[in-house]
Amino acid sequence: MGIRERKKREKERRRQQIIVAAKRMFSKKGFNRTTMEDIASEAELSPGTLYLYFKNKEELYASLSLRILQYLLMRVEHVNDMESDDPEEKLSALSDAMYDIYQFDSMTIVNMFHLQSSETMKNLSTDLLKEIDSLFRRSMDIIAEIFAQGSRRGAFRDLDPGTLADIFWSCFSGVVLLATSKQTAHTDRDGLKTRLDEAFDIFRRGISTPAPA
Amino acid sequence: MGIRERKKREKERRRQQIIVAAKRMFSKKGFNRTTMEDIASEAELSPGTLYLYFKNKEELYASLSLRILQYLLMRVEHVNDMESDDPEEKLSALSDAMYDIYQFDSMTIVNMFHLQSSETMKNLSTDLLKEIDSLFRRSMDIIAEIFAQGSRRGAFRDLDPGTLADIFWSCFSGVVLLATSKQTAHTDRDGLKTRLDEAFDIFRRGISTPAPA
Amino acid sequence: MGIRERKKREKERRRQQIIVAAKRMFSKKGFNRTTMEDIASEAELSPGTLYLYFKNKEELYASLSLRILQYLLMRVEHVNDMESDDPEEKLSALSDAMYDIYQFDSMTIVNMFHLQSSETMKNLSTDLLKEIDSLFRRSMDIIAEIFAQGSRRGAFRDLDPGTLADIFWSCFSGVVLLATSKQTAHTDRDGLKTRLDEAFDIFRRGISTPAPA
Amino acid sequence: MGIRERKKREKERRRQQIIVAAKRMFSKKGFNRTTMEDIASEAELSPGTLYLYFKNKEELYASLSLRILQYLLMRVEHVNDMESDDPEEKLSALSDAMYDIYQFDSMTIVNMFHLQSSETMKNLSTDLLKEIDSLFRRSMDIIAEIFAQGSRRGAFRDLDPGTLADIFWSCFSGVVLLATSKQTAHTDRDGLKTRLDEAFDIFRRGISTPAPA
DNA sequence: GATGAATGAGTATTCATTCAT
DNA sequence: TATGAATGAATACTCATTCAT
Repeated sequence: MGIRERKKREKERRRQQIIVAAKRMFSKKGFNRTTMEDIASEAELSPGTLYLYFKNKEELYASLSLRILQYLLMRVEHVNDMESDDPEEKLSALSDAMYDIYQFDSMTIVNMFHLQSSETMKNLSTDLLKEIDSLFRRSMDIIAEIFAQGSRRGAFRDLDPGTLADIFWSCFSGVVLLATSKQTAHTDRDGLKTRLDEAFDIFRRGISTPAPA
Repeated sequence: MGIRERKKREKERRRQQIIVAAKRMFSKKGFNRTTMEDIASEAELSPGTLYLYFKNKEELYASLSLRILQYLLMRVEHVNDMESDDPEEKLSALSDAMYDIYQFDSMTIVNMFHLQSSETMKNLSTDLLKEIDSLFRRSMDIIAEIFAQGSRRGAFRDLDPGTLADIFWSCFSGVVLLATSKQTAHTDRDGLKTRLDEAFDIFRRGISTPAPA
Repeated sequence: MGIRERKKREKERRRQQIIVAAKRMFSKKGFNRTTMEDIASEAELSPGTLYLYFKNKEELYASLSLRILQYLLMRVEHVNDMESDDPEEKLSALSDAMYDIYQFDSMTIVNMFHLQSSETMKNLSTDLLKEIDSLFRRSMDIIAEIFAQGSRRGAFRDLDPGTLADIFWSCFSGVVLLATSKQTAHTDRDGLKTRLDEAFDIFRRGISTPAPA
Repeated sequence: MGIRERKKREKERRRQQIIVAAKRMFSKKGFNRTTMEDIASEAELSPGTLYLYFKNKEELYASLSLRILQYLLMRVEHVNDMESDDPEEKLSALSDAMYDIYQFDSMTIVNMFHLQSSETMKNLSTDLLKEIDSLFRRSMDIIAEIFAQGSRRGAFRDLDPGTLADIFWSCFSGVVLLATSKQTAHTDRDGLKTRLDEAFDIFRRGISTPAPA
């Protein structure tokens, strides 16, 4: 058992080793221009080995999303579990969490937006897709729950929490995308935090009950 | 003159013929999986002909964005030129315009979001990039101007119009992206109009001056 | 007749126009990398027109050789017709002629050496090949005749004149080739004249009757 | 160690396998008309494999020259190392060596002459170019040394040995070229040995000290 | 004759993936 | 498990040549 355990850990370590290398290379050169050989040599492994841990290039790529989605879930769960009764405080914590998520792995999160409807991802195993989907869905459900709480506490207008969760996420992804894009618009990439705060502030006001008389 | 004119028109027609075919194929199979041969045969032309009108596959792809950006610009200009003095009405018209823009060519608009920071687009001529950038920037400036007007009329809180334009666009792209993505979240792709309306409504409330006591 | 004559001249002028443009482009970019379009635009004609004057790219290329072979023939005939009775003087004139021929169109002459056994030239019409062959053969025959004269006058050892002509030509082409090649060996490209003189001098001594006792 | 050694040898064997196939195909169809696929199937390998051993088609082509230049160097070194004191004997051995070199791989040697100033060879790595250049240069230096010895022994007129080496090589390449060319002139391709002997004989006489009284 | 837009065959090269060791 | 040599399918792009005008 001890031995089996050790092997399992060893195996997990390899996986991480590969994932780290993959992230580095994908960040540097993008999906198409990164070769499996690039990743292998970055991970100081041989190309063949990669296939012992990941079905193919796309699964390896998608696995990066997994990590960030796990982080997303953890963070929103954490916010939801906050003891505070103040909806505004929770929303504020949620906003901060979103920025942390971006910081955690900006390249992957941006790619995640891109990937979803992408042609590239045709070869993903249903298992992986399900897992990705499930993680995202659970996170959104929790965000919805946070909004539902706020509504129940009378802080927010009575809107569908699922809708709010979606729009909240849309604000996040839209702002990140615009900031990341090459078209500078009025957004400065370095001012992402400010821009997110501004956007979330407008969102918060937009869903708040009108100023009580 | 007549002959030169006719040739010019003929040439433009060919371009459109190619663009239409390209859009169809890219929509169906995505950028990577669409071959130039696919497009050529869809357009009932030979592969070589494509290169008489577009430098390479990427320029052809990017050219699709041009059309939608031209449409975007036209629509926001139109909203800006509205005679109405009512900021809310203008904002509402702007929101409708955004949805029309999505409808006009949903595949391309989604790709446009993807493209910006993409590795794929390395071979674009600076001219094309500049044109894309310029069109987008002008549109954003006009949107900013609309918000500036609203602020001057006292309808909106005193926020930087550029910021508002960015966030408005972010909402739009974020909602579209989420709706388009395979992860359905709580958004239904077919309910995009509703979802956009909801998002824009929250946005409008968020930037409105608080209900006067 | 006058009109037909004028047309004929006009036609010949076009041919020359094309040949000049072709030579310029082939010199600049080599055979493979020069496109018919390059030549056409250099000649300020359209690509299609080139094919009214030359069967294909290779014939156009080969036609350049024709000019230099005509020049070669003219020069060796001129040497052969010299009134001088002195074989050494004739040989010296012949040597000078060879250098002039190189000067006349160095690019084409070097290519001519290359071309002969080349795969490129598969599409030449038999007529053109025959004409090239005939011009070269006649030139070599005349060179042989010059050596024959020298032998009859007792200036040269009794060697087969055809052989001498071949070896003389070989010296010429070998020296030019080495000088033109990127491997500098001991030959300096700019010292071609000197090197040719040295080579021809050795040749002359080599075929001379031994100094009488 | 044994295993590494074996791998190295195996690798070298593959290289040779490819080179042999390449030579065969290039001989048969020339550079342009030979496809990498041709070579691959001749070598009973897949196209991709070729690129594991050679950077591109041109490097593969140029690599053929390497072998013959190595052989050239070996042969001229051998002549230089001959114990004989007789310059004429050495020159004769050198002449024979040249013919052997031609026999060793006639197609490649002819191409080598063509290649030097060729447009085709734009993608050669500097390393390969340097190696080709170095081998050729060293061979020419040794030939020059042979002539220098002859001069010191009083067998040859006092001429610059480098010059002699160049002219000697020029004779060789010129004769080979003429014999190989399609224009038969007076040279018969099958009589190349005779023609080379005749040419080298003239050369030898041309550089010899005048017949002693 | 002249044009030049259209053609479409032709190919070097890449790289995800496999499998014998 | 790990390797890494070998695979071979897949494709953007070029350009000599044609032909309707």
